[in-house]
This record gives sequence, C-alpha cells and structure tokens, in this order.
Amino acid sequence: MCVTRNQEIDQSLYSRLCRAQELLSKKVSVSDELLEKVQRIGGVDASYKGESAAVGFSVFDLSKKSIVLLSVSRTFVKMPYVPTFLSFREGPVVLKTLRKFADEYDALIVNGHGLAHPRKCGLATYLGVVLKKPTIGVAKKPLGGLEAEHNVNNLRMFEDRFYYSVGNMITLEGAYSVLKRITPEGFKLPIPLEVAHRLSVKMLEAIAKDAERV
DNA sequence: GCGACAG
DNA sequence: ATCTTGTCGC
Repeated sequence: MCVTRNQEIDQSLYSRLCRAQELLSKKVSVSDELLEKVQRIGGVDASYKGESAAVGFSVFDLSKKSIVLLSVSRTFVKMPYVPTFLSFREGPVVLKTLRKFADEYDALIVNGHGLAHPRKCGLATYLGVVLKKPTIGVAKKPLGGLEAEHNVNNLRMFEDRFYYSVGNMITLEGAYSVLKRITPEGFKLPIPLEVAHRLSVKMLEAIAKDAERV
C-alpha cells in the first residue's frame, strides 16, 4: 500500500494515475491564441462533507463587468484526497457542471494548480485538457517548495494574494492579464472563483441541515 | 528509507 | 478540504 499523510491508494493505482497525468500533460497547449476571444470567465469549486460534495459554478462577463450565470448542485465523491492526485478526486465531481455549461464560458479559473505540479498535470491542467478550454490554476499554497523544479518558471504569486499557474491554452502572461481583470483590490480570490466557492459552501450547509431534519 | 505536497 | 477554539477589528 502507498500510504500518505491523509489517505492511501494501492501501488498499481498510483502508477496508473501517474501515467494518466503524464499522458494528459503532453496535450497541453501554452499559447495565447484564444486570449482575445476570452470574454466570459468561469470559476468552479467544490466543498465536501464525507462522501457528499457540493459544486459551485459562476461565470463573470468582462464587458458587462458582472456575474451572468450561477449554478450549484450536489454530487458524491469516492476517491480520497492524495497529494498530487487532487484531479482524480475533484475532477469527476465538477465535470458534469462544466460540460453542461461548456458553451457559456470561454476560460475557466480552477481551485488548484495547473502546470505547477510534479507531473505538470494539476487539476486545472486536467480540466483544461479534458474540456479543451483555456484554464488557469489558482491556489493558496504551492505544491512542495517554491524552489521545487515544477514550480520554478511555472508558479507565480498574484499580488501577495494567491499563486497561479497555466492550466491549458494560455500563457503565464495571458493568465495574469485575465486575473488582473477579475480580481479587484480587496478581493482575496478572482471573482468567479470566490462566488463559486461561496455557492458550494452554502449548498453544503443546506445538505447538512436537510440531513439532520430526519 | 523517510518526508512533504493543491483541495 | 473539514473540524475546532480562541482572538482581533469594524
């Protein structure tokens, strides 16, 4: 068994997931080709309680300077959290929502890393490749030390507020230009991500209350 | 071999 | 992420 501080997965699964990440990372495109078409920016986040999961999603429109779409839903998780394998826990949980609204957003902000990952395949990269969408990874803490090989040249700090990295179909500079427009002074996170987070937390509270109603 | 490492 | 106690500031 491959034991981690949090959970465990067996060695053969560990190897297969590593291979999957290595294959996915080869499909990443680091280019700002689609940047000028980015008008609607989605944000997604999930909250958990046991196997219950709540998914929050929002879309911020750059020209309207406001949120134009909200979604919150409930689902379940089976995979444990294992460092560097967040995508296999949270990915399946958020994909249904992201596919349902695929035509409603041009780029996506994800709670987790992108290329700033040991196998260059954090949650943001995983989702970006699967959905074929420009994605940006945003996280409060780096995976490993800032001097770790995968973080050098891949991970940047956004105005002392959070770290960000390329997910897919964008460059680090392009990612900054997008984040700059959706993260006003005083905001700890980009607006669409902040809104998605609040939605998922509220949904989880509702689920807990409904459970105790019995 | 051990430790550290998003959410 | 979630849990949980305590503290600070508006």
